[in-house]
Amino acid sequence: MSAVPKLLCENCQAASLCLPVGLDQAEFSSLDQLIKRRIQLERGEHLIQQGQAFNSYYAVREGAFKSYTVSRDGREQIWGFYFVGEMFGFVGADTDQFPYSVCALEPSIVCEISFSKLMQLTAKIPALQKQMLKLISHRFITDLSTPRNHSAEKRLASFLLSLSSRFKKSGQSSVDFRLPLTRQEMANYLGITIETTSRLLTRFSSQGVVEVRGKHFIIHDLRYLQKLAC
Amino acid sequence: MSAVPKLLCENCQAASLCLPVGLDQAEFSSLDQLIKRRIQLERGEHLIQQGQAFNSYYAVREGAFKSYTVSRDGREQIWGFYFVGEMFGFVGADTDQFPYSVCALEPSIVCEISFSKLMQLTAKIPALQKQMLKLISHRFITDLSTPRNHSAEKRLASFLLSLSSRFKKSGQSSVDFRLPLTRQEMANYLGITIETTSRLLTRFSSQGVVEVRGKHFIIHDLRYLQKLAC
DNA sequence: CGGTTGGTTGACAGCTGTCAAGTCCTGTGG
DNA sequence: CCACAGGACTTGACAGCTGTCAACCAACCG
Repeated sequence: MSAVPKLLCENCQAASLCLPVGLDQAEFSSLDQLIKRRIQLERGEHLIQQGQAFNSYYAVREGAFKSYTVSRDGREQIWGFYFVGEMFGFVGADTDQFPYSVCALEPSIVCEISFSKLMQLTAKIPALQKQMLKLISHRFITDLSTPRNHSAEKRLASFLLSLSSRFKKSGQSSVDFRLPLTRQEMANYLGITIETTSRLLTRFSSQGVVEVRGKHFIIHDLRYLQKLAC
Repeated sequence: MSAVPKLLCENCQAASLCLPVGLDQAEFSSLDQLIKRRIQLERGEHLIQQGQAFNSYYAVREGAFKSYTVSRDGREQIWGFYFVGEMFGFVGADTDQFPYSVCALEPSIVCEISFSKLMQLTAKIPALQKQMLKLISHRFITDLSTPRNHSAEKRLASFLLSLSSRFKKSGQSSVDFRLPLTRQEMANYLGITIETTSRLLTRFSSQGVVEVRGKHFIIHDLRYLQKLAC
């Protein structure tokens, strides 16, 4: 976990997904004031520990993260995954503590955004306030639209589709991507076991729907997944 | 769906849960400017239709609501329930349309809060902005902490506990309440079938954990539910 | 080379969904 | 007040999906 000082919002490839959307040039430039620091993390390194004081939001500049809590009996419960251009940490506002831990899934860089400064700036720039709320509500929809309902197959299909559209947004391929999650992490998030996950991926693979080679996924039949996910 | 003009935030029993928290007297008084109108609805009456333009948040003054979408094959998918003192509609900010429909579960009154006016006022009153974000993130946690994971029994236990603490917040009993949901709605929200729901409630009942008489619930053994929910 | 971790596959039990029947509750109309 | 219809809810039987347990394979690393 080390600081990376020289990056600017202006040069960020994810700017079109992040807070700058809808800002004019002057407003855009003022954004870098918000950034406390840019932080580089290795795979598995923690950015946030559950219960830590909430002072910042975070935006993923490179890499990927997961948020999770650990229940009393020691089981991990994953809340969400965050990829390039996505933000997290909103939920800290509730109790001024982060309700979950967050760690990097691969070598990553995040921008740490001062909550208090963001509040000051949103009060001055309506477009920034609107964009912040858009990001929050978008996140809400992303996390909640993963169906609690339905069979394991439908959940997995739905998850793959969600990933597909998120990767597309960030400029990557929507049908050919590397997913930096273990089967355990996918399964945990979906509320199924790794065995079921593995079996389903094998089935999708043998049906020609999705080509799976380790963490590399190639979706051959988006339609079919959509029909499954309904 | 009819207007109810004479209610004021000052006289609202749910004020301690809603936007006024943290405001001084003058700020508190200014809140009523935000309220476009108070709306009275009958059971089953719709407040929001999916796709409708987003201009407002809503706060439940009396009664209860559910939000839901309808999938292509005609199935209802419930997103959340909203009780006295809880707000909804945040997610409309994402695309300027509401992504779900909302209807009353019993005779209810909501306050319709102008989004644009709220934005203006939060820019002037930092405490209001903070409280708005607190409410949003609290809602986030409420909806996401319902475990996707785990068995039907754990989900139901967890749901009952969540309801218990929400009712307690709004000044009602945390162990003796009327739940204005059909089994179908509970089951749908939890991602299980009505039969399983019914069976589990019967089991809880015969174990003496929860006394169930129709929509009337009396929780006799909170500890046990907590142990189940983990 | 052996240990560790992640992933796949098989066997099997049990939970949950499906289908079906029956009961309870409520509102309506006589 | 009663009879009735319709919906909500409960219960049973059973199949099948999913979790559990276990074995095995592959990749990685010291």
